Amino acid sequence: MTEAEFLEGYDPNQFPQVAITVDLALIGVVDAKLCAILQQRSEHPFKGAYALPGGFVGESESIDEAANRILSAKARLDRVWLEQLYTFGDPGRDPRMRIITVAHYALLPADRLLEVCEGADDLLLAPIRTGRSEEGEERACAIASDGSALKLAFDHDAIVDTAISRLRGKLDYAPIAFSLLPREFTLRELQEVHEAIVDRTLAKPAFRRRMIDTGWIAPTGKLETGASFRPAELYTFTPKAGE
Amino acid sequence: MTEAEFLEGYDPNQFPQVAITVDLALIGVVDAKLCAILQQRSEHPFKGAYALPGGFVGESESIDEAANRILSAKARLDRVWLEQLYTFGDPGRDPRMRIITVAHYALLPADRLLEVCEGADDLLLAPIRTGRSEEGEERACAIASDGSALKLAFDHDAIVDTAISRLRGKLDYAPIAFSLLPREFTLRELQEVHEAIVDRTLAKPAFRRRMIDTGWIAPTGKLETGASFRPAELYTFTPKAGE
DNA sequence: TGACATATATCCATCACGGATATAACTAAG
DNA sequence: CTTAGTTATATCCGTGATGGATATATGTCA
Repeated sequence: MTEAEFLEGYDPNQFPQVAITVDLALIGVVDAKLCAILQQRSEHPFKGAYALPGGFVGESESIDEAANRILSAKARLDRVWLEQLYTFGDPGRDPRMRIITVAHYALLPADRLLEVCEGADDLLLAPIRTGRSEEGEERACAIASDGSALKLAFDHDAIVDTAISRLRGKLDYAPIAFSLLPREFTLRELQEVHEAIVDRTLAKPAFRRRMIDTGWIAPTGKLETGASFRPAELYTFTPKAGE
Repeated sequence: MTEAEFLEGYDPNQFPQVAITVDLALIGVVDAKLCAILQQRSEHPFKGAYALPGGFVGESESIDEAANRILSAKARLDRVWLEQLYTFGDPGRDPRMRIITVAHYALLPADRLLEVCEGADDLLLAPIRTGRSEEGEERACAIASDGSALKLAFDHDAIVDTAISRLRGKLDYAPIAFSLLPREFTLRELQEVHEAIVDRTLAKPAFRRRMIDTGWIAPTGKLETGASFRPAELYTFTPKAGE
């Protein structure tokens, strides 16, 4: 039997019914705090609860394409860091049926996050509490306006936690913080973003030096405006070849 | 409508037919060379070609459980590092139907790799060439006995490449090299494993110091046997809490 | 014009790291 | 038994990265 003949007689319906989704952790730093976009569910299951934005992977669409499609439905696409995170597929994670989700995370600048949430009634920009190693597991979770932990739909709490861990892990060796800032930024703003991510203060001179000799940034010669003190120089992200 | 009523009327067959598999990159260092276990396919598609071991995820089985099941069918399970790697799901990656695979990688000591391949006729222990940055993309690939690159079935070449990248990336901050060695090992053997992974020689005194003050290893007081020179002390891996 | 807050530059102690060298210890040959 | 040979182990030093403190420059605002 040739491979062509084999495929001719192949019956896909022998497999149990499963579906594939993509869920997005849209992360940013607003007001010196890590935040994520949550969407209130208008339909069952988990109607009324908050979840990460997501959607089903189309029949002839790659997983990357699906992630980009869902992302562009929320935010304009330029200067966005989008990366596959982890795949969650426990049998009971969705009460409808077996649904495997390929979680991604995307990094957006603060203005984009605010703009996105401004426009849509069902979207919430929730701060992330990053459980500072207080006994037991260190888990990141979204917090509600009253300060309590916000229990997300499905297993999306685990996705948020995984996204924060990945973000922290990559911060030092990948140029990802720049996706969270406007095109031009001061070293102070860059440091504030880093501090929000690692959740501790950093030494200013060491941070300056370290950033400058990564080669990731270049001074523009321009100064920030609107400050009530000495304005700092504006820098831009200068990606190396291949990034 | 309550959530219970909603689920009552939910029809899973509205979704296109897809299937979920797990593929495993079983990696080790044999004879100072990075190697992976490949399996020759006995059935269509890609009949006769080599592929990574894998299988379908069961109906009521989590992805982790499936990965462990497939792994234990190949090798005994103790002291194995198994971790999810990346999810591949391009529409055309499998000619039968839409198949999403959650690739994992597992690290096995050399004796285990040899033992596994010894027992099975369809298994091949192939060295991995880790394209030393010679112009263009740096891609790892399996090599055949004649030294040529071995084109694997499906997109498994990409899985192998991703596994090697992950392995290299984690080597310095995660205790993964110990999964590639017997329970007791010398510092020289540990260094040989590291050198095979990063594909370059390392300075011996610096490597010693660095390993010792990671706190990951402890001397046993015993010495290696069988060497025709001064025997080195044997060390063991001492995992910290939570590993 | 001067107080003020921050940016920027400089200095110093510490420490990780690579490299080289010296010493110790075991095997094996004579 | 002695000695050459090979590797393990320990020590030393120069370099560069890092954290912390301090000093100076430069803008805004009263």
